[in-house]
Amino acid sequence: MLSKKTKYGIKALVHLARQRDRMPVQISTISKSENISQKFLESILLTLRKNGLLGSKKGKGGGYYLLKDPNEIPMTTVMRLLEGPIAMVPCVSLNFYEKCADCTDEDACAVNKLMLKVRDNTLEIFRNTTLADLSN
Amino acid sequence: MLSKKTKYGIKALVHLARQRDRMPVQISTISKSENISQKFLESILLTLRKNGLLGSKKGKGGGYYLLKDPNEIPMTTVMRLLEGPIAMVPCVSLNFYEKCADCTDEDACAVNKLMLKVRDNTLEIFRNTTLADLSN
DNA sequence: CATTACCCTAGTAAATCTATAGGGTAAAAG
DNA sequence: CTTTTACCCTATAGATTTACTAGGGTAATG
Repeated sequence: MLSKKTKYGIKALVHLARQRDRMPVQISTISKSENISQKFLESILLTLRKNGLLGSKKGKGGGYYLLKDPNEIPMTTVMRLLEGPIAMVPCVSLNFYEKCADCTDEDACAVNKLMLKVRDNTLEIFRNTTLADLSN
Repeated sequence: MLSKKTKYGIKALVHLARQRDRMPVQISTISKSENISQKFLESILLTLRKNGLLGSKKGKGGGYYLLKDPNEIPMTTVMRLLEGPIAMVPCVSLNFYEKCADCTDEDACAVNKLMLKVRDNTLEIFRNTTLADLSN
């Protein structure tokens, strides 16, 4: 299951991408428009900013804005930031690899084999989908 | 993340599929061979039996066995049984559909759009992979 | 200098996961 | 018919994660 954090994060990013100018948008605006708890959204936008996706401006007329062109933000980046590993098991994860405790031979493992296929496919989709693609 | 339940369930099913004859295999045998807690495995095999994938035999020489040919068991069946929905969000689920509370227009929702692609792809893999494919 | 709006930490209720405990019961072997 | 084997079933509990909420602090603008 996709966490609400990721879901809300994507919605917020798309909201910012749909902005024609690059003017800052207030948290409260996004919160109302997308039906997201303001405080929760605050923490999500904060992690997006800390990880270089968003910039922010304080004081009157402040808010959050995208740092890059939506075309240059693939969903792999967004998903890894918000949701973590794309793979369903750590033993097929590229960025979060971990060996299974119970598995003696990874190459002979059916779960590994199956989930590798799923990961490859999902990764391909996330790689080829940018924030811009989702904003139309 | 894939739950341990699903992971163990797949491993157990593959173990049974690899059996050349259709003789019952004891829980304890699978448990040791696959490094799975016996009691936990018991409950997993029970749900697989209740849902028509496995048969069981009591008493000496008893155990669990596949009811169908591994070729005729697609992973969609296994995944839905053990893991539940294949989709990452309920609003794109075929068998477990639910409307999002926060979403006003599903067709305009970026999360919906993205996760629909992922689901279609993942589903295709699970449909085209049978237990037999994983057992070689 | 007051207001706006982001910044940050901590905590918590609820749900889910991953088992474990503790037996009960049917069937086969001898 | 009795013993053993091995499945059957319910309840519960610790650990972890999720989805927030509380409660303020701080920087920047007008």
